[in-house]
Amino acid sequence: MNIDSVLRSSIQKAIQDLFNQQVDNFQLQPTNQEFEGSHTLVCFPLTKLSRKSPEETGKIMGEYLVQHAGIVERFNVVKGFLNLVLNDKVWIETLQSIVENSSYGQLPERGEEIMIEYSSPNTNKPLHLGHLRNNFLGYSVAEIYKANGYKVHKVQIINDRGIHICKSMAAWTLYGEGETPESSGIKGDHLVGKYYVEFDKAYKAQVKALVEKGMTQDQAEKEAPMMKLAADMLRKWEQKDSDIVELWKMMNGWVYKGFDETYKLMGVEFDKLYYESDTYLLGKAEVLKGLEKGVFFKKDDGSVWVDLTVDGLDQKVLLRSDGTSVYMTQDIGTAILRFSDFPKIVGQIYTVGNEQEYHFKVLFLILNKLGYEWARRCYHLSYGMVDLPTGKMKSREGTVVDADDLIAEMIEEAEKQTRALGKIEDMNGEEARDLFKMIGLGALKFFLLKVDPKKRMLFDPNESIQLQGFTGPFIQYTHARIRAIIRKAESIGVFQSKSNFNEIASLEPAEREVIKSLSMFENKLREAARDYSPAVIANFAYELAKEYNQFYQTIPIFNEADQNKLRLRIALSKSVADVINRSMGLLGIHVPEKM
RNA sequence: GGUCCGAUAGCUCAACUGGAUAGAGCAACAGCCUUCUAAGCUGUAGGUUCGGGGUUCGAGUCCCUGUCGGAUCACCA
Repeated sequence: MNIDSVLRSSIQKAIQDLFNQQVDNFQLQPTNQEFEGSHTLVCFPLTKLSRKSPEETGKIMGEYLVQHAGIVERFNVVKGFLNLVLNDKVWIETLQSIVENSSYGQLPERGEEIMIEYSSPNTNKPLHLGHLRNNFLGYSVAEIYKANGYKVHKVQIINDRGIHICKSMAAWTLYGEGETPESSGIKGDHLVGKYYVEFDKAYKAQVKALVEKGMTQDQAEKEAPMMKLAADMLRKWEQKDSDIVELWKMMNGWVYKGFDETYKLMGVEFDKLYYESDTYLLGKAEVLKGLEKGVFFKKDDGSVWVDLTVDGLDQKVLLRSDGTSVYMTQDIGTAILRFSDFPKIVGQIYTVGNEQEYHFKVLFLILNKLGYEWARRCYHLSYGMVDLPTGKMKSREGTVVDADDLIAEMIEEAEKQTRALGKIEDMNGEEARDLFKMIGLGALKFFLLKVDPKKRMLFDPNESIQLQGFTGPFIQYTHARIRAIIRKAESIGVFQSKSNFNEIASLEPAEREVIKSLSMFENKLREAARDYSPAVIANFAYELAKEYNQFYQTIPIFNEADQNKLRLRIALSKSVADVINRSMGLLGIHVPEKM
C-alpha cells in the first residue's frame, strides 16, 4: 500500500466534507523528529477555507481523520501544524508489502527510451579526477533512469581528432625513438599523455626563444616549429595522408586500450561509441537546409550564422567563410545522427561540465529552430568543477589528479584500513582483493556522488579516503552486518515458514523509523530522476543505513522470544539490506557480504 | 562590460522546491564492546544562513541592491 496516497485522499475528503471545497494541493510533509507523528499537514493555507485559526483548523481536521480515515491513530497540533500519528498496523502492512514486492525499487516500464552521453574524453591524455565525476554521474543517472522505467542507451563521443592529438603525434615523432606501451611498460593513454607534455615543454621553449629574438608573443606562438609541425600533421590528416593516418591510428589505439582498462576498473560501460573522426563533417548539410528555410543567414564573406538575439543570446557562427564546420555544426549533426540511430528515444542527456552551458543552450535552441520535436527533451546535465585544496586543477601546472593513480591509492588505503581492523583473516587472497577494490571504489564514488551535481566541489584526498560517517564504506558496512544476521537467521531456520505479521499489534519506535525510511525509496527514485541527481540516492542510502544502525544498536534481534516479532525483525533487516544493495547499485557501488 | 551560477557550524555538505527551534559527517570533548561485525551507537559544544532592503501568516529558499568567488561571451574544441 502507498501510505502517502491513501492519506492524501483522506485529507482531500476531509476538506470536502468539512469545508465543502475541492483542494488537492495541500502541503503534506514529514514530521520533524522532535514531535510525535510521521506526517504533517500544514494548516495555514487551509485557514481561508475553514475561516478559523490554523490551530482550530488543525484540530477539526485531526478529529475528522481519526474518525474517518482508518489509518490515523491520533494527532497533535503545534502552532499551525497538524502532526498525524498513524497506527502501527499501517506500518506493518507497509513492511509486508515491501517484503513481498520482489521488484521494490524498480518502477513500472514507461515504454520510453532515452539516451545519455558521458565521459567523452580527448585522446591525447589519460583520464583525470574531473572525468571520474563525469563518468560516475553519467553512469549513475543512467541507472536511475532505468529504475524509473526507461530504456536507456549509454553513449560517448570520443574526441579522437584535432590539434590536441596531433601535438602528441608531433612530439612522439621527434623524441619518441619508437617507444611503445610494450617497449616501455607504460599504459597507452599515459604514454601518449607523456608526449603531450613533451610537446608543451618544447613548444614553450621555442616560443620563448623566438620572443627573445624580437618576435611578438602572438607571432611566436604561430611560428614555433613545434606548432607548425602539429598543424601540418592535422592538415595531412584531413587530406587522409596515409603515413599520418597510420600514426594517428596507432597512437589512438594505445589510448583506447588504456581507457578500456580504466573504464573496466571504474565499472562503467557504454552501449555505443561515437567517434569525432566519423562525425565531424556531419551537420553541414543540416545547416545548409536551415539556411534555405531561412532559419539561418549568410554574411557577405560567405559564413553562415544563427541569430539568437531574440532568445537573449548572441549570433553564433555555424559555417566558416571557407565553408568548413565548427564544433557547433558537428554537434548538430551528431544529435540528429543519434536520433536516426535510435528512432525511439524521446530525448538525450548530455553529461558535460558547466563551462559548456552556453554551448548547449545554443545547441538546443538551434535544434528547436530546425523543427526537431525532441529538442525539448534534450538536457545538459551540467556539473561543477572539482577543485583541490590547492586550488584548480591545471594540466599545464601538473596539478591534475590522475584517475588511475587515484583509484589505486583508494584501493591501497582501503586495504590498509581493512587489514588494521583484523576482521578478514578467514578470507582468501582473491576475496580480500575484491573487497579492497569494492571499498576503495565505493568510498571514491560515494564521495563524488553525494554532492549535488550542479555544485562545484572540493576534493580533499584525506577526506575522500575516510571510511567513517557519511561515506560509502559506512553503508557497505551496514550491509555486511545485516548479511551476517541473515546468515545466522538462515542457520537457525527463521525463514522456514512464510512471514506473516498480522498478529503483531505494535512496533518499537526504532522499527517504525526504519520502515518509514524504507517506504521513501520509490519517491526518492522519482526525485533523483527529476533532478538528475544521484546525490538524492546517496543521501537516502545514508539515512536508511543510519536509521538501521540505531535499530541494530537498541534492539537485540535474536533475544526476541515471540517468533512473529523475530521474523518481522529479520524481514525488516533483509529489506534494508536489499534496498541498500539496490540504491548503492544505482550509484555504481557494490556492497560486500562481509567486511 | 553583458549573461549565468554560487556564498549555510572551524572544514565538507543537507534542508522534501515558501513552513515548525536550520540538520548530518569530519575535527574537539564525554560515555557505550562477555551479546547479531565498535568501519557502529549515545551525549556535549559549535549559526546574525555574505551585508542591506522588500514581498506575507511564515524567507536559507522569492524580488531588489551591494560585496566576494567561479564560469561563459572565438570563423577554438
